Amino acid sequence: MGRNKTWIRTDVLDKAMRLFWKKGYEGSHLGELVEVTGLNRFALYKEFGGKEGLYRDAMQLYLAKLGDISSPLQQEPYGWANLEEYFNNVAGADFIHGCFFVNAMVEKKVIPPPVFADVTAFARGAMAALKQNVEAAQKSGAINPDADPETVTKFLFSFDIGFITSFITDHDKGSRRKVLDYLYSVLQHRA
Amino acid sequence: MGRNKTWIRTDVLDKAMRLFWKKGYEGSHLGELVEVTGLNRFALYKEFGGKEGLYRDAMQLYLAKLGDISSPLQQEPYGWANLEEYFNNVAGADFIHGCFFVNAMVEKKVIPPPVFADVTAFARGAMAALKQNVEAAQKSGAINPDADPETVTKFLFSFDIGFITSFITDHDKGSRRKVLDYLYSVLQHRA
DNA sequence: TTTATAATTCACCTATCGTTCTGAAATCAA
DNA sequence: TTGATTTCAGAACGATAGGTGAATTATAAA
Repeated sequence: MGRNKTWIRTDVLDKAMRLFWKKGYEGSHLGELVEVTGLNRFALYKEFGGKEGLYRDAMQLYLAKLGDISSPLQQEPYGWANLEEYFNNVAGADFIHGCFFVNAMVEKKVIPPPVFADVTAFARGAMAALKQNVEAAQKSGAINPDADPETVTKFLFSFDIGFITSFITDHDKGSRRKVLDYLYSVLQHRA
Repeated sequence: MGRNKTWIRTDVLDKAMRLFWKKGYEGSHLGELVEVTGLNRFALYKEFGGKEGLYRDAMQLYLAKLGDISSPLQQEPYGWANLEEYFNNVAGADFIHGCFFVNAMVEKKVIPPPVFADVTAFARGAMAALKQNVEAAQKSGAINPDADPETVTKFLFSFDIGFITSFITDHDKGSRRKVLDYLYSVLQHRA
């Protein structure tokens, strides 16, 4: 009974995510959010509890999508092939406005603290996922076994987020491939 | 003749820069800017022409400081030693809120367009500075001469901005050294 | 001192922010 | 239909944003 909703939750969340991604938290005004989502103000508050709640849920959706991109890192057996597959996914994905997750890190002092906590927790998980594959790649000899796995992981993580961020100004997809190939070439261990 | 100023331009700019750095453009409200700089609203408009002008000048100051950090890249002879010196500078510098320059890239759609233009111009300059040293390092054989210098440069640039951004959540200075040492070890060419 | 000048203070705009409320429109059981 | 219920559209809210003006205070030359 009662009137039907004119919107679908996942669609709304996806559109809100893209605006927050592009403009950041303070840069995304409620009027714009209403405009792009098609969701009226009333429903926005009833469904998400306001801008903060919408941002939180939009970030959750994004982190889930990032989880898809990084799913190769969870495949067994762990190792070099997973790392390559993951970075290939990254180079192929749409990151015109950088990585929403990295953008949120940059907005640390502006976004709702609980969301920042979610973001750091995700970062820890991503690092762990990278690390288990680094360690396996070292065992197989693909990556130099003498290197400290934690260090290699942090190195890859740094490259990863910088690589994606560079897409904001550099839209040359061909060069991304070359950069990745170079990464692979320098990482791979020759005895 | 007339009353004396109670502030010094460079001090004001430095304080404004730190707030913009921490909170971003929209996240830095005029009230806070007045508070942290000690500059009254009236003078802020007379001197900088408003928030936009203050942001522009603060960014210029920051880019100049970045120029100091990257000054090793301008030393002759170009080559590997310059690259090491530069990255060592980066690891030692204060980047608690990431790199203001990278943060501005992330805020692309929010900051005044002329400032974004300055930022991209600076990025091109930084890439060129890296590249001339990469090419020299390849000539000397420190970096694999077979690699495409443009690609190596983009690789280093990606690592660079990701490395600095990672400082937002990771404050372990010891591990930075290890990551850099690992970078050096994988880049250095062995015949 | 006096006086012209420049910087400060702070009250005051207008616009817009995020949020809430109200009345009309749509839906379905009875 | 009717009536209970739910959503919708947009007006209205208080708070605060960025930006401005008028009166006050400090300074230094005359």
